[in-house]
Amino acid sequence: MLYSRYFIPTLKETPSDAEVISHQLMLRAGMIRKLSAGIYNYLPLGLRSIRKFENIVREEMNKAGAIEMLMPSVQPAELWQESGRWQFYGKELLRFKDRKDNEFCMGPTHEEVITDMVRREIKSYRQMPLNFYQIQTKFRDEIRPRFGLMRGREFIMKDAYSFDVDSAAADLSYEKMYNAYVRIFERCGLNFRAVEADTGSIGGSSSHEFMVLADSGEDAIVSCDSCRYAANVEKAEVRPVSVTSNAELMSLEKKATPNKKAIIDVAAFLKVPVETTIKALVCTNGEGVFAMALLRGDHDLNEIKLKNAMGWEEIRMATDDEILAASGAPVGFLGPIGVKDGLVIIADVALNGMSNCVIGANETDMHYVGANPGRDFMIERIVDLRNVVAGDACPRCESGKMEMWRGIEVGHVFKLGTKYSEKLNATYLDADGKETVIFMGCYGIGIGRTVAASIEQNHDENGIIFPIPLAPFHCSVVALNPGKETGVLAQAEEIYFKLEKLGIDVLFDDRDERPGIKFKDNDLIGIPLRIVVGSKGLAEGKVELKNRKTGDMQLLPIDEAIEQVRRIVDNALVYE
RNA sequence: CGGGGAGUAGCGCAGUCUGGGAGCGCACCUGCCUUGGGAGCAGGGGGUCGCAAGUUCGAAUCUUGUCUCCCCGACCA
Repeated sequence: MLYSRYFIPTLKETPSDAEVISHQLMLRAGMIRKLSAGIYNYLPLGLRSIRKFENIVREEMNKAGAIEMLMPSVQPAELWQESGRWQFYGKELLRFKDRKDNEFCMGPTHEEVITDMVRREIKSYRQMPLNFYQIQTKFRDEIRPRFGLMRGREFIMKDAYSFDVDSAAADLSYEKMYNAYVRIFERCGLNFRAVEADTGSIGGSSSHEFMVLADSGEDAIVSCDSCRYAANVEKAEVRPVSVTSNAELMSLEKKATPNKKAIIDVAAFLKVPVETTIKALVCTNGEGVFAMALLRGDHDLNEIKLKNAMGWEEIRMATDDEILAASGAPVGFLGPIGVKDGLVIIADVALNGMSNCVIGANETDMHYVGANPGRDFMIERIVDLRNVVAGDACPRCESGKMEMWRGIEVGHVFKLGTKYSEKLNATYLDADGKETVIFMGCYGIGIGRTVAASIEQNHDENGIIFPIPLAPFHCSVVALNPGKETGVLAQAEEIYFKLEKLGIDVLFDDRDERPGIKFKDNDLIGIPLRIVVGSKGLAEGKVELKNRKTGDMQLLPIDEAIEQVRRIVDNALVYE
């Protein structure tokens, strides 16, 4: 590719609305431009990287036995009504009507469409297992799009859907996809973790997220430092502790705690460790059902665990007014003792073995001390409700401690079971001629997000440092002063042709610009290898080869430089 | 959705409080000069100041409305 005939509008200054490094660099490198909130143009350079990644995904999906197809991005409401998600998906689902007033949506995901296709076409157990995938543009009307391609509203996604005769077969399909995902992200040279995850609005029985580790990640994940357990904190289990306290039970006593609402302030005011306090949080499913969650004062409620424990579809913190109505007590002084009937009391496992606690007295400016679960108040259920924190004991092995990371979710695999196939009546006849519901799985990869995540992990003060598999070009050839030094231009062009002939993606910087501009641009856009052709080196028959990542620079005879580039690129692209 | 902030040239911004000339840096165009890390000099083009209404002799500036964008907020009891 001739730089002078290509289109790479680089920016010297960082646009003010770009927060994270990948967003800033993708704008500055001329890879993307914003069209509207969360909606981007993919400029030629950005598209090249995206295509590189897509092809890696394609290769691995095909290798794993998945079959590529393409579904429409506009979907009829009927299918969503049939699955029930027309109601549940909420405002993220962009809905609209056609000229005949029929309702449609922009597809945020394609379980309904693929299941509809499969139920029409698949009749026999002989036709399975099947796994269809597509690489396609999705639309989710996010509350707050941000960070460029990391959380856009319109985005490119690879989604795959597996169909199997039973649960065991579906598990196999799931495992194949899981392994394919590991290969995909390893091939890109990403530092990632596969973690257990909540299934969210997609539903299903179990799932893993593939998380690229980065401080800018929107998810918190934990992993064990001695075994393989790793999970999103939304999902991460707490190791149950059974402490039997021998402490003598104090008597229950009410104490004034004027204006001390936050549990930390209460503990400080009463001069007790915060670990001996219990806080009460009221949540609702938004449909008039309220639950009071009891947690140790220094622990954080995990809303998803509470939601799942209650069997709710939605969850949110109750408002102050709702709390007063449901519990009869003011916010800041809530407690289970003497609370209104009809409120479910559900406690975190940490309350097991706690005694002589401080807890809200359901009265303005009052807390109890010496409160004891079982004696002073009843708990209907004790479940795991809190967030794991760094240093917690591993729930799976004896010696491990949990470590915390921030991660960018680039892939997610789900076991769906029969959730969609039942709703949409996707069945087949088994060997006995009996009608049976199909078992499904679904598997997503954020294409643009992965490229962005790769930039989060690979950059320096001069710009992007693309790993070779994702680089828009493997190598650049920079001709110094081509306007004047025609011998340089001719020689550089020859190198460019030779490299292209070897199958290397080359960007030939033939622009009549000052060297500084060319070096800065080449660094910014992150081309992994650079050959500089200048008159000085050429006098000795040599050119300079520089490695963007390591900074290594060497003067080499022309053919040797070409050979080195070929070898480095080939080595980076093989994966077994 | 709540709170905060911002819309002035392609990008980054000043000017708005205190109404009267639309500006600065980068980018862009022309010429000279320069050529191994975003040079220099000279000249030049480009903006209905987000949109609408109002106040005023006069509005980027004041008032009202509206649209868009950005940031913060889901552990606070």
